[in-house]
Amino acid sequence: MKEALQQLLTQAVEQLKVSQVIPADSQPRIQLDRPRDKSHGDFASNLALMLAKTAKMNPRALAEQLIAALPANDLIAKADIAGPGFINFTISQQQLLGQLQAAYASQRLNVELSAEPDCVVIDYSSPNLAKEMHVGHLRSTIIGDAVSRTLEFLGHQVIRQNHVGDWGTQFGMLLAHMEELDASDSQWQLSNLETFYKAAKKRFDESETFADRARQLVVSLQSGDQYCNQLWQQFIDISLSHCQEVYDRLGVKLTRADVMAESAYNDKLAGVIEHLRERGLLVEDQGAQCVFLDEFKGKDGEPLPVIVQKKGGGYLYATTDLAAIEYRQKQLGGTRLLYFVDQRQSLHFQQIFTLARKAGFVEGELDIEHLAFGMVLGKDGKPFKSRDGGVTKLADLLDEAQRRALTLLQQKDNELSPAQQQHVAEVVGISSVKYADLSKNRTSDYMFDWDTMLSFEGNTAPYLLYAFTRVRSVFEKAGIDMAEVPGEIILEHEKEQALANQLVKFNETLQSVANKCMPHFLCGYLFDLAGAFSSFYEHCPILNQDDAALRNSRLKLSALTARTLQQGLALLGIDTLEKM
RNA sequence: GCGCCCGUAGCUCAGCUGGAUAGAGCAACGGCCUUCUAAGCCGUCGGUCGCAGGUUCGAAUCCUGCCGGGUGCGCCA
Repeated sequence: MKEALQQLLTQAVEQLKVSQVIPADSQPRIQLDRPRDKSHGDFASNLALMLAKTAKMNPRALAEQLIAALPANDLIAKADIAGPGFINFTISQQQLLGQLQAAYASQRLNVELSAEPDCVVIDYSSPNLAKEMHVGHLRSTIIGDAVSRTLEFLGHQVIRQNHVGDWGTQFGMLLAHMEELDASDSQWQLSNLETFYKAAKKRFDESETFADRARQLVVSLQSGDQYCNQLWQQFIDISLSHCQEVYDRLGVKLTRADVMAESAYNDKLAGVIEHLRERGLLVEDQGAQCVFLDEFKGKDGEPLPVIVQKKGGGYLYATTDLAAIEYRQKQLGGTRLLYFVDQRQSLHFQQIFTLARKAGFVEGELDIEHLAFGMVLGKDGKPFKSRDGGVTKLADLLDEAQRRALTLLQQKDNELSPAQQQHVAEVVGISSVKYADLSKNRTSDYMFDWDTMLSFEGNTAPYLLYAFTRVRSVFEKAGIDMAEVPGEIILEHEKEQALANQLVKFNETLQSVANKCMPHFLCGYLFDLAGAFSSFYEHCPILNQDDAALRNSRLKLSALTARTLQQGLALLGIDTLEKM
């Protein structure tokens, strides 16, 4: 709808160029806002205000000309000039009803597929396999997954890349510790990676011989020693299955097939260095191989180095990232590369992106974005920690979420069997954690607060899930399939109209989520939708309604609401419930 | 020291590419269950958008400076 209106305005602008009302070379951005105030119509444009200066005209007079130049259409019911020269558009009721019917009839709620699909390579989650997944991995995993799903839904090709850390120096220490324990024992110990890591670290700090052995093992591992690699492989397998458990619980789509570990680039790294050397970008500094980019200055205005090879000959994550970026464009065919990685690495990525282009690791038209996000903070405003002050394992966090959800559920009157309660607590617990994260602006830090995220009020998962169950309950009572409601939609009541207006915004909301990689736009939309429905539900009796046509119309609006909520939540990676 | 991010109601957060009277939720206060799930709905109260300049018809939004907070800056990833 928004796009169609933009089209019309574009044509009007062209028309005015032809009639020389505005200069032929002006290329205005056709901006359409959803005004806050209902009296300003469905869409507002400031086009006349923008063009007034170059056209040397009074904005209101120009607005008048623009309206007159609009091609004939059945979209706009009314176009008014308001204030200094805004044009307020009211969409025709017929158009709105048509959109609703089309959405109802469509499997994908009439959401448009992208006209120019991208091949989007998405780097997300990417935990370090030396330890178990912890809170620090939550945001990348959840946000990346939601954006992936949304892009897929809009028709883009999505290639997930879980760039797990499996090759760092700390693996020497872990392997050394594995060696010290007998096979069965180490199996058992590895079931808790966190404890295992701590024990290994302790040995490393305590014993000089152990530390030496650890360093020796890293060298052997990296030089392809078979024994070491076997040990390492065993560790990686176990660690990856830990990750998979977390992904499955979180309802994140990642699988083993998406794992493209750091170590996968090992045989490319020497080539990366060679390539940089050939391009004349490589500089040896204090024994290390570096690239200095003029774009990035440090203290005293000196360019900052990107170190790509240590003085001992070892490679660094910058090297791997260069190999990976090339792979993503040239092997995977990516046209848009997304990195969901924490904000603190922003300098690193700016350097990598700049260097990759400069050195020709990537070429031509390519969209590369670092989608940074902030930290998860505790209620005290400091980085989120577990009770003992350590990092919180994701597995424990999810356990606690379910436990808290179950407690809350048991405090309410409900007719659910114990097994159903378990299931509801699981969905509510997990989705609350996810939604709390997704609903905040990606770029800022956010405060992790159990009470807020599980409280069934406000912009929370439980509120949305509840709105969904209310619709389901209506249909259960009515004994009708959501897909088989006959008749036309009638919008008489103010609340019906408001709900309808909200329903048709789904499409444009998803477009902005995809453009900005900001799932919180979708959360905001769903919250407003659930609110509009709840209000409608209170004011407009559905089943207790004598007029059969009105009853069906309301059922249809309800069905559409339920499906939109379900689809929206699915794109966030959140399941719905029939009852709660 | 330099770079990046941030500062909006008592609290947690929105505010999209500069638009019209800065919005939600919580908390506080007041209403609404003989009728589809009250985990809900309706209302009231609450703001010097960190401070000071500038650009603009118009600034929470853009620019400059300051104050306050976070984070990063050579061989970890």
